Amino acid sequence: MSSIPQAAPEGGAGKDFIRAMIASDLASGKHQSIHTRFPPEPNGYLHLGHAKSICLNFGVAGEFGGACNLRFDDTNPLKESTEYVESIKKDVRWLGFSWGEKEFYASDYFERLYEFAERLILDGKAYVDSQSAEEIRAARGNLTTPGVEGPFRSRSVEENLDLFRRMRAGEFPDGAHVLRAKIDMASPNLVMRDPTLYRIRRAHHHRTGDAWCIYPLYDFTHCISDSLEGITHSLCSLEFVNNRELYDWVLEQLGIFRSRQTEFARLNITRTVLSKRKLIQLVEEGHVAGWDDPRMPTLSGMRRRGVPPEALRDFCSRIGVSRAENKVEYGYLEACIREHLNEYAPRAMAVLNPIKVVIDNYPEDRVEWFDLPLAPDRPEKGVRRIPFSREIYIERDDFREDAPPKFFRLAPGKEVRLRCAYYITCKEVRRNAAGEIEAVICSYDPESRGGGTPDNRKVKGTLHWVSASHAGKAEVRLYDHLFAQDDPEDVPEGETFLHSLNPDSLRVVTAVVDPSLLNPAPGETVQFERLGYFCPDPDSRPDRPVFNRAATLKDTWAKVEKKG
RNA sequence: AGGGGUGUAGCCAAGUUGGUAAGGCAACGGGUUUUGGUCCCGUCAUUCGUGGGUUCGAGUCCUCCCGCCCCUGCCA
Repeated sequence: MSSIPQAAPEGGAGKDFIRAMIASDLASGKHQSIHTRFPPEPNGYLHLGHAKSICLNFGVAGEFGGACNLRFDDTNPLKESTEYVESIKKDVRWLGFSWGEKEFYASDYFERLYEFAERLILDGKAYVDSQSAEEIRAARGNLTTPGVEGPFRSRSVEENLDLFRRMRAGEFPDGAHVLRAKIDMASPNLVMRDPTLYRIRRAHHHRTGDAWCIYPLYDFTHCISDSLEGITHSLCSLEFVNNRELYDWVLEQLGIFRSRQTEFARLNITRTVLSKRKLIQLVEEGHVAGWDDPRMPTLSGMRRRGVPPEALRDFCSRIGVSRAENKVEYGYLEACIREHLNEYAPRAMAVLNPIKVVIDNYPEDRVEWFDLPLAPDRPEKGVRRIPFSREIYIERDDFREDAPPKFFRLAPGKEVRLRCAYYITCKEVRRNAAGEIEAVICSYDPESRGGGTPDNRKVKGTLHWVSASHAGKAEVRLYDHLFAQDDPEDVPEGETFLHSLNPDSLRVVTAVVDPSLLNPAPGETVQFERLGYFCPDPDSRPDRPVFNRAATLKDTWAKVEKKG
């Protein structure tokens, strides 16, 4: 069950087809209550695509007063591990959902699954095939030609039962036999051409250990697991439509509770990849630092980057659910992240690329403390006390010796406001022997204390700043898209998706920060005014924080300047 | 090529029984602003993949064609 009371979909949008279906099933009395499940295979880390499914399954259960199970689809011991189980649980919890006691494992059903398989054999609906994998593949036919029935298809029930029991008992080597459903080798739906139900696999399972040497396959396991758990609505992605016929067939033959599978389009996002294979490759080949690298579309990566779970939930709700293939612009996700952070991230000041400003008419030994509102639109949220002194740092980009038109920031002869502090006017530029700018010399207007003047004089620019003598240092990791093009899969002949990896997806700078930022609260994303949202990284040390940039602020000036 | 799925603006997406195209993101214009942020106002589909048909009336019904996606694991 969802711990989050979900409101109706945003924007006055109508219900998606799944919610409409559930509402109608409830209204018609087809179901008294609904039951969903989120069924990951523990063979990798959860990513944005899973978030869509999690929000759907848990969300729908919460909205309609039903329940949602967390079920691990762990039928392939070769690929699965408890490391993944643990990370999945952590990520689902982080996203904001709880499953209470409803944590299940397909592997817990192995015994029951086995019994169901024997029942199929007894009913003449399944048989042991002793062909090799290659022979089976060849006999399956292809898209246009029907398959042909193999020599073992007509084995007697007794022989099948005996063989299957001996498969379980470990009498045969891997690959010697498989159990197949006896359906229709000529079906136009390839899934129905006598699908494999069990294979012999001597592998250590992360939960059942070595208790089994045969393991059931997805098509046999999933529908039965759903049925046993009383899942009313089994929601999965579109690539399983072909499997629905088999899903229904198994439950029909067994005469057990009929769960219903409904498919929806999986999530695709520009500028990233979401396939498990590619994600693994990024990690294993060292293109990123790990599964939780802030550039990764994994939930653990997002978390480390400073993306709030609320923003992810909002995103999933706003993109909706349909059956049409989609590719959502990454910018939509960013918009959701900014929207949430704008409201909740406390403000602070840091300078990423500092240039020194000396205020020559400000007393050398004076220090003043100014109040920076933590939330400009909600004064009741309080302030951050910021020290101010004669020498400060401002952003290098905020000063130009030859200011272009519409440049509202600091330039020779120009007056600007230092946020919450004073108006300053640029007098001159001090250079070192090499001719590089060493400092910008300014004067301040003592009457402008706090950032306003008695004569109500307007300045167009307001700059963030950090007092030089009080400044701390912080490592700041500036992230950009992992891929340089919208669709990383769209690649020249002979290239792979790595072709468009963005070489500048990570830039590390040493920033000067307000002293209040020296030991930030873990996990709390803050806004560096005029720059973006930044989240302390676990790599932080006392007095030497490391920040990850979760998102930039919109930058209208960049647009204006680009246009000329 | 056989089966299945799907096509509404740059992107996501509503559109219950046919009645004259929601909303969000982006973009663009303007106002407010001690963040060139936020906020506010305005603009942004004579048209729903294409052609034909039924109808007083079609995104919604019928039909032809076209595009894209999925399926030939002892993966899920």
